Amino acid sequence: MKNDSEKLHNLRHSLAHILASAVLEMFPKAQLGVGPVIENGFFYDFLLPRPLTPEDLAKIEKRMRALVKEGLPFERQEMSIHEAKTYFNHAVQPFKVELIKDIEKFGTTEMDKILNTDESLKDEQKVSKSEQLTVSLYKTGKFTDLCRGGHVKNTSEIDPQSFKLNKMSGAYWRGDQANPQMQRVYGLAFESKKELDEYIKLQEEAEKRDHKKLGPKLGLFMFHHTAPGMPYWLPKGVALYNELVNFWRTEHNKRNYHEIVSPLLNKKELYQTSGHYEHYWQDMFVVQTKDKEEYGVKAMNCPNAMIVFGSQLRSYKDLPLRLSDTDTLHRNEISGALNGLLRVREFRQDDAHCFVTEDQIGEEYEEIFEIVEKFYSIFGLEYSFRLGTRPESFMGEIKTWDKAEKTLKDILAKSKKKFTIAEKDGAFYGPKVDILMKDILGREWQMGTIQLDFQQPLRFKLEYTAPDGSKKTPVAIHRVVYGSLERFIGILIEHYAGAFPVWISPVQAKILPISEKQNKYAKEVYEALKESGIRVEFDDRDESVGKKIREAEMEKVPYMLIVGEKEQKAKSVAVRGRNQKDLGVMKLNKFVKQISEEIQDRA
RNA sequence: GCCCCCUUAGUUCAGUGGCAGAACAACAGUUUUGUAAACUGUAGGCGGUAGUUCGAUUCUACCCGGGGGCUCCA
Repeated sequence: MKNDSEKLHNLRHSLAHILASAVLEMFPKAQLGVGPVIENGFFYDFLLPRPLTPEDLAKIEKRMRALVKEGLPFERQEMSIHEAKTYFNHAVQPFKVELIKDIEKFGTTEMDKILNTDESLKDEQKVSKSEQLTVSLYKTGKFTDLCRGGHVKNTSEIDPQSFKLNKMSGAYWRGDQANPQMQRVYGLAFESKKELDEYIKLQEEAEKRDHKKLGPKLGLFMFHHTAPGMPYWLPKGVALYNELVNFWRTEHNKRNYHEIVSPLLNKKELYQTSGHYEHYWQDMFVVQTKDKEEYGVKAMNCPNAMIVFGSQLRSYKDLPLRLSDTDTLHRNEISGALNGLLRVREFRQDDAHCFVTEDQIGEEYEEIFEIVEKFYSIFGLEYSFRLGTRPESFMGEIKTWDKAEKTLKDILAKSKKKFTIAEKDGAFYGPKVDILMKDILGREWQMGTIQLDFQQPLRFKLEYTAPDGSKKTPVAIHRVVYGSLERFIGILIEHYAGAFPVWISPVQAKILPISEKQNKYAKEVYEALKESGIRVEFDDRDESVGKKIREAEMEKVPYMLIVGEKEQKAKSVAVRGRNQKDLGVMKLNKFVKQISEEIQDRA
């Protein structure tokens, strides 16, 4: 809520109350969940006797406007915990009673705490816990709700046109599938109608960048109902995909990473050894042979990397040993989680497993952070780090975990990077540092991840010979920088709205002859560019040049080379950049040199 | 997986309980084009399976697929 003014926050919070009030009028037996302020407005969860329809939503919205216009005051009332429980029990609001019980127990209903590295926060929370003896209620008109506060004084402060109920969805009470599913009504709310309209307009603009629409339109990828969640990469998408992989390969070869390719099907036994059988098998695709032997379709690369490390005697002199790969992975994600390229069932990662001694962990992390910075800054992407700590289902000793978590915290602190901590969000074999990014609709996604693993090397009985001749277990660092290539490309499409930098553009230049009379010379231009390794297309269709330009613009081709009679005579090309940028007429070889340099520089 | 919504031509979108329509794309012909859409014509479709009905693309159920949400906490 940092960026939101207190006024806006109060306004939204007040509207959540008004929403609940309107819904209660319509369904007197509705049970109320929570109704917080969110990034663009508010929502409220209800348990209702029947599903809401879009017509209901319109009706509720209308009623809300009427309530706002009534100029109702928000009246605060303090109650002891006991009184409040009685009150809400009487009102048949069991979820509210549950919340009050939480307050009694923890001093807050906040269960998941996203903590800062700042230790002082914890102490403050302890104080608030023990001193919480009463709760506050707020009354607006006929409606009373359990609420910490933060409202407008009177609904007359709200512009009745500045909000809009925009969607509904199912939401489990407290996000837990075991709990009843409630109906969540979302509303947009701003200080004025003007701001609301601007937001809606901006949102519509953002949706035009949606990779799910742009990707197929640009011929990058597609989906087919016979393979849900598994993208088909089309020729143009493959060009881009390969560029990213090539860049990754070049940069990692420089840093002594060694690429491997390993089996896509592995016997159950492999995953039993790694621990994935116990923790992940239900999310894997499984193949059964006619001999009734079970194979898991590869969902992660680490077990195979462990096998490769263990296939030879290793010396401390071999460490760090960095094994990289981009094998195809399959994960049977639940259908509701699939989302274009951002969550798929089949994908590749720019993966690597770095085997190091315990002493090398810090240095290795630092180098990986450098790689991350290099890769993300090339695309001008903004990201943040998040440390995931020991999950509920984990392997190994708590002591080892604590040590590993401390190591990561220290490295992050030392790196002076901003980061958050997500408790219990680590992998089952070790804590991790995730790289997070937002998509065009503001949803946060995990991109790269750097995971510390003390467990799998032990389970695979990996060893190296230390200087004193003793056998030691290496530590594995699992790391991906892009994360999944699929997701990264999805984010890139939205980031650039399809207008990629030249070096990854599927088509870098397109030749547009003015008439068929220039086809011969245009072909020469085409061949010359192709010869120089430039991805080039030749539009020799019998269409007007205006149309060819229009289409090339829509394809977001960085350079359009228009050749007519004049260019043919002068052995030149008229260069047009994206978005009507006129770059003038230049000699063909000059253009080739210029574009080649641009590609080289990854500008 | 669960909740709500959606599924009509290659694409974007109309529409109807009684022969399904447009634009763009495709194809054919005309045109030979100077910086974001030349002209004319041709071809092409109701996701699947049941049910209701004289008759279903339209209504109902289920399935496939897609979208949004299911983390946001008095």
